[in-house]
Parts: sequence; C-alpha cells; structure tokens
Amino acid sequence: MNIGQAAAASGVSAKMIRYYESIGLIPKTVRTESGYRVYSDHDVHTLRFIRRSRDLGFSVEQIADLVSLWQDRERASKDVKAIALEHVGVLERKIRELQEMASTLKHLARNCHGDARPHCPIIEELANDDVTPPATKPDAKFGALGKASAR
Amino acid sequence: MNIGQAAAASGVSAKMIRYYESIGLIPKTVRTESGYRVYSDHDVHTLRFIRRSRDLGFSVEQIADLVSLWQDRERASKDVKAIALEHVGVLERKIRELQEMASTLKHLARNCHGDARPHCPIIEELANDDVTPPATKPDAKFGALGKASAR
DNA sequence: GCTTGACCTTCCCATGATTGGAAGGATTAC
DNA sequence: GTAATCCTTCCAATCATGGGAAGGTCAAGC
Repeated sequence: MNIGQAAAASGVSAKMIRYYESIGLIPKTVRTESGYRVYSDHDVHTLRFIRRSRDLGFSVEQIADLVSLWQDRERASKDVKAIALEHVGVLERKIRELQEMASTLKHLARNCHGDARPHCPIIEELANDDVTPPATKPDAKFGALGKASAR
Repeated sequence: MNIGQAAAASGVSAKMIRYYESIGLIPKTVRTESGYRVYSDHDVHTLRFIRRSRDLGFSVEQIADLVSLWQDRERASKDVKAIALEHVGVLERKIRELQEMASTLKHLARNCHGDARPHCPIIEELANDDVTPPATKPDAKFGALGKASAR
C-alpha cells in the first residue's frame, strides 16, 4: 500500500505520516525500489491509533508513550491511566480558562446595546485602567490543543 | 519611560511590545538619541487595553480592530459587540470540543483499573479499529486560544 | 511505445503568539 | 572607571499542520 492509500485508510494525511516518521513516532517503512513508502495493514492500524489519540487531544509526545504502552504486553494499566488523567487535567484547566473568557464576554455583550451609538461596555472594560495588570508569567505552557479540530 | 518600565506597567513583556510594534498593532514610538524606545502613559494605557484583550482570548487581528474602534469616537457599539460575540462563538465551539475529549477520557479512565495488570480500556479504545476514521479536513482552523495562559 | 495524469519523493516555507538567546551598544550606580 | 543592568537588532525554537515547488514513477489508454 502506498502512502496515499495508507492515509485514506487511516485518516492521517500523507504529510503527517511522513512527519511522524521523521520525528520517530513511527518507524521508517520499507520502500519500493523507486523509493515509494510501503505500508501494511498493521501500519495502518498504528496510524489509526495515533489518529484517535490526536482526536482526544494528546500531544505527539504523549502519543509516543501510549503507542509504546500499547505494544507492551506487560504494561501496567496504571501507566496508561496516568497519562490519560494528566491529560484530562490539562483539558479541564483549559476548559475553565475558556469558560471564564466566554462568560466575561457574554456578560459584557449582554450589557452592550449593539446599536449605532458609540457607548459600549465591552470597550470600556477593555480600557478599564484600575485593574491589576502585571500578573506576568504564571505557570506552564499550553499548546497543541486546538489543532485537532484543524485536521 | 523605557520599554522595560512600560512592560512592567502594562503587563505586556518587552519582547511582545517590540513584536506588536513590528506587526503594526501599535505605532512606532519615539526614540531617544541612542535608539531607546520611549513610552508615555498613554502608550501604557493602550498596552493594557491590548493585554486585557489578549486575556480574553482575542487574536491579534481582532485586537487591532478593537483598538481602532476604541479610538474611534463615532464607533457603533454593534461593531464591537459583533467582534465579541463572534469570539464567544469560537470559544464555545472550542469548549465543547475539549469537553468531549475530557468526557470520553474520563469515562475510559473510570473503567480502567489502573493497576499493574495490562488490561486497559483506554488503550483498547484507542486501538479500536471498527470506528470510522477518514473524517479528513473538516472546517476552519483554530489557533491562538491557549496562548493567553502561556503568558 | 508514448503520452497523460495521478501519484510519489524531498525540501523549504508559513502559520500564531511567544519566549530564548546571542552580540553589541547605552545608561546608571558605585 | 568599571560593573551591572538596561537597551538594541537578529535569528531560532516552539507545536502540529498545510501549501507548494521541482522532479521522479507508475498505470491506463491510445
């Protein structure tokens, strides 16, 4: 099977398959004489595993761990669970953060006439100067979340 | 006021202030003879506006619009409200997406013993092959969301 | 056998907001 | 006068993904 067929069968784009190979998430495949990558059903199965993991928002790093646990017959389920729960924690923190933004904005928008006049509580709140601003550099970094939907 | 002081007073890092200037979100400042950027209280006010907008998850592009509406005395509040509500829509879509991930994972984790044995519903679900995978390239791209917390 | 189109290859670039760091000049405090 | 702390510009990295160019390969139809 060529990369395009593997992509169609797994739901992972050919671009991403090559990328995953380049970063070592999946092993280098066999090639035809002319250099085409060749995939087996087993490879497609792995790619689906990866895709489902991405759909759940896991980072590539976490997926690497999940894949190796998957292939380890002597894995401890607690190791899998730990990865999953840690990710749930990240997701929930992120959700709360977005919910705070959304509720603040909805509250402000509710009080905005939304007509042709300039008066606007939203702008006023943004321009509000008596709130404490210099809460610089709090904690860890986020990322990756939000790309799953871009696929 | 130097850039460092403006950064401390506004909560926007010096790096980001330079970046915002480079992309045209804020105008080029006056410089001292030796090339140092000089900021006024008014500039700091603008930076705070930007920071508060970022805290609410607006993209730089939206912030540019908000800033120009802010400075427009004849703005229509509906233009502001439209930006805010569109952003609320994006936030809520994102929240729903993350909630689905989290609830799926929590459900799976609940059914995982989390002990030393290999049996694990989480891995099994990821490896589950009878689900439809090739839902490729759905809709728009997300981004920016999630960087607010990284500041 | 030859052309055409659909595939494949590698390589580089862009995204978005942000941080890190290097190399070098300016200012300030002692 | 010197050391420490600022400032400057420039380049690179993050993270996962897509876009596209330049060129090679393969299969089908004529």
